Amino acid sequence: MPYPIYTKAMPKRSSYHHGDLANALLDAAETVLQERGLAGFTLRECARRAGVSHSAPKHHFGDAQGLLSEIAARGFQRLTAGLSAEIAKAKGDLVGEFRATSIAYLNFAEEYPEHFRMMLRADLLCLDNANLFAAAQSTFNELTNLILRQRGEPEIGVQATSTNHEHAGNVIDDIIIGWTFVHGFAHLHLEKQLQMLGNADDQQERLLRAATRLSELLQIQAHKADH
Amino acid sequence: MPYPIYTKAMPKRSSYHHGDLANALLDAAETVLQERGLAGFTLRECARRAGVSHSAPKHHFGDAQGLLSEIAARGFQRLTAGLSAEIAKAKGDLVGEFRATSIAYLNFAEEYPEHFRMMLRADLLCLDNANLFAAAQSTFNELTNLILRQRGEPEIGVQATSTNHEHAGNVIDDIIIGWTFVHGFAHLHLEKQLQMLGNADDQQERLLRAATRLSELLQIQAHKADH
DNA sequence: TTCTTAACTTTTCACTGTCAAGATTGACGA
DNA sequence: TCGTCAATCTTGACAGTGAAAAGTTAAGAA
Repeated sequence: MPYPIYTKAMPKRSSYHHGDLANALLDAAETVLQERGLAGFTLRECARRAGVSHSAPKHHFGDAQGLLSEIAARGFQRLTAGLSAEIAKAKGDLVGEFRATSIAYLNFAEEYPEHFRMMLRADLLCLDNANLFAAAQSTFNELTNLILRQRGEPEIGVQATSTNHEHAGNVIDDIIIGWTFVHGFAHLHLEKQLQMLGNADDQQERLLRAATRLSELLQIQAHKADH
Repeated sequence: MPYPIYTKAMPKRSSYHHGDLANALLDAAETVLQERGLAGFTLRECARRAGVSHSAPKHHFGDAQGLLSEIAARGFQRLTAGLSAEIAKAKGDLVGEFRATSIAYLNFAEEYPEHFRMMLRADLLCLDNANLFAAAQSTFNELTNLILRQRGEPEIGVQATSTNHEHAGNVIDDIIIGWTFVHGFAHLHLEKQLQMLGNADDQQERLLRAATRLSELLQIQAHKADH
């Protein structure tokens, strides 16, 4: 892995204390992640961009794991926002909602590939981090409610879903099927495994067709369970 | 990321030339990957274990990307073998085959977590590598044929599937749905995202139930398309 | 025998995270 | 107003890293 070109130190600050270093580091870290990728991500480069010494980040985040966990939280927040925005546009149209979700998830992975990679690396993150946990939960919520609507069931909280799932029939199964589909496609696409299927020009098209089909399957089955 | 304890150099070889360094490095690299993880993987440690200087690997693999690509190929070979072995046990039982595949895929991710992580990192690998490409293709083949059987269609080669997919109706859609399910679950589980669903004790059980359901959906739909 | 080339070593360089010790500062109580 | 104290940030050192360049060794072809 060839080392990238490094940024020069920022002009010296007037005051000794930065004032808002934590946020400055978070912003810097997101830029580094996007520009240099996860493999090229270093704490020292983040510090350099924030205009502080290489050891300054330690006081705020401990180590890279701490910093990355916060950025992962931001990532999940952004993902959730993207999902709900696209779902809102298709509100009421069940197949449309499922298609919109699939595309929004894929778009996030394409727009923030290095965030996406990092967000799904349990070994690089501190999953106990409250911000991260809450943000990931909100994404999960969005997907759960999507599936509940597909099944024509009232939206319920995650807690309810996960705790009394004995009474929820096969809701959990459908949540898993929907979630793994949306995530699996984005992941396999990002890591270039879907090239196996042929030219990659029309991956969006391909995703849409599969999403349509899966949405129909879920609705059919839900309807069957009615009687 | 704390640095691990390092192995001492191997006892000096009698001859200047190693004789089979390429393979020795591959073996060493797999061990390093398993012991230290992807984040702790270094070329120098591989060289140390193979008993050669830290620059020796360059001659055989160029850089880490070259070495990892070969190991990724081994990984896909192992995964394919695991899938086909489990499928063979359930031969004839369609739901059973799909369940077996899901479990086998998950088992691979659990048994070789760092391989799995590395195999799905387009930025760390050289996807042009012939061994890697062929091995990944063989895994894809296994999954494709599984879906074709689910649909009650004759097994065909990947090339045929991907080129004249206009004539294949929604085969591609089902392949994608099946593949993303199996992969998505394993990935989300490995990266601890499924904890959202509650206690992780019975993840295998959860996977089996969802797999059963999806298999049934795929078969129902295939049957519907018959008339 | 000599030439050539592949396989491997050595050295050096710029960079990394971690750690310990020191400098600077603002806030708060006396 | 003054001290002191804890939080914030800097400095310097250490062991380890990948890459590149130059040197060494062995083996096989001419």
